[in-house]
Amino acid sequence: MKKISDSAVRRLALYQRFLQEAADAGLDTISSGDLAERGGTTSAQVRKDLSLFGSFGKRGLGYEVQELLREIREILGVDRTWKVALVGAGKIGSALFSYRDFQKRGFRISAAFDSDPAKVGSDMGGVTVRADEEMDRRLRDEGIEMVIVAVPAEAAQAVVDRVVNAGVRAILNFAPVRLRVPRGVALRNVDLTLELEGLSFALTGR
Amino acid sequence: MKKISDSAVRRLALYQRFLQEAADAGLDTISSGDLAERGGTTSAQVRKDLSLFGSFGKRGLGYEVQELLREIREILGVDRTWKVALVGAGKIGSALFSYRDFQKRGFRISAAFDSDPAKVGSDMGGVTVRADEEMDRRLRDEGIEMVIVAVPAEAAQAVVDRVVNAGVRAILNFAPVRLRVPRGVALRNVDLTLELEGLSFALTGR
DNA sequence: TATATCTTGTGAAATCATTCACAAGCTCGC
DNA sequence: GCGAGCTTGTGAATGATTTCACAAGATATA
Repeated sequence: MKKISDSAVRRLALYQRFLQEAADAGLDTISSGDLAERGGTTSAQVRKDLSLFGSFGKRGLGYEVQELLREIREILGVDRTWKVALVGAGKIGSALFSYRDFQKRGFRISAAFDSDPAKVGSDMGGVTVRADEEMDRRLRDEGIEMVIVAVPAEAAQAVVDRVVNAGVRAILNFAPVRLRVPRGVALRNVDLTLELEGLSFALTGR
Repeated sequence: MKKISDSAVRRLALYQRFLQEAADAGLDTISSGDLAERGGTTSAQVRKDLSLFGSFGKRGLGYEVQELLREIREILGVDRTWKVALVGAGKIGSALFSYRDFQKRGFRISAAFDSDPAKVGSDMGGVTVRADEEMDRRLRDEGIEMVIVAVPAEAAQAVVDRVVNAGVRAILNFAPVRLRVPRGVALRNVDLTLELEGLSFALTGR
């Protein structure tokens, strides 16, 4: 399979969202132009993105909403539930834990870990925060597939090494550090300060 | 001034972080290769990025850490403090509010707003949550320059319209929607579900 | 069936971003 | 002061992504 760019995947996930909206609004078909407008891109871009995976439309008509939605969900792998664990039950961590959209989109956070004894044992919406030491074993035992890392920057690399070692192949990192992961492990960073600095540049570099 | 790509700005912000580390470690000079290694890029990329703004190094030697740090901070506009407001004091919002790195990097959240009467009036680390209705006036009066939007998706566009109308030119959006802003307003999205879906794709599209 | 009108799918062209490769500048040791 | 050894800054080459542009398929209407 050819290489799919990161931005193409992002757009695909966006189209999925728009298709969901269109489906909720009861639309039967949608054109690449419609999708483009909502996503702030062009119709050619939409068609090119989709063409990476097949041809799903009907010339002259557009795309059948339900069908394209199904296809994209399958492509993205979101036609199923993923088992996610949270490492770091601080402010950000617990906010993420109760983020409704994750659940709604099929990402179920079924385990949480923290090294702070004060937090261990506490209940977060049905999930008990476990001690750091139990992490490696539980990740395996519970068949966790993705991990959200919300620990301080200094602790992040060590956590990631252990998590990868426990067989996890996808990591969403909130710590403001560049993490090293072996080839074959997917890593995404959410770097909040970096985003604000980007805005700062936009306001400055007039 | 030529157009600077988004990814170049991101990398610049990263270099800044590494330079800070190098400075803390007491290093005097650093080479493009050093910076590249820490940032997971190449030395040519580093030099190209920097060359967009001038030439800061000494051939044969590398870059003077303090000097380059100063330059990059100036380029990014982080050699000052920014006045930031938070709209939406829910779980994510309050987690962001107490995110220490923002403060440390010069982003001072000096106002917070929410439409929930139960939250209005409550104190968040010295800042009182104000009613939604007071937002427009206070944004202006307090000279807010950036706004972090952490409201539900349905409410986000309306908030953004008002915020832009109040003169704010930079927005960091956490709501999972594509927002429309007029030209000249900088917008960054942190779309958490999108990130997990990206990971899902990586695990699926084997 | 023929015509007018849409909209897709996709090579080709254009644009944008990264990597290469090397001349030129700087330092150090002798 | 000269040669050896680094490392920058940058055109040129390559690679990736986006946009263009249009043939071809589909529908609707008469």
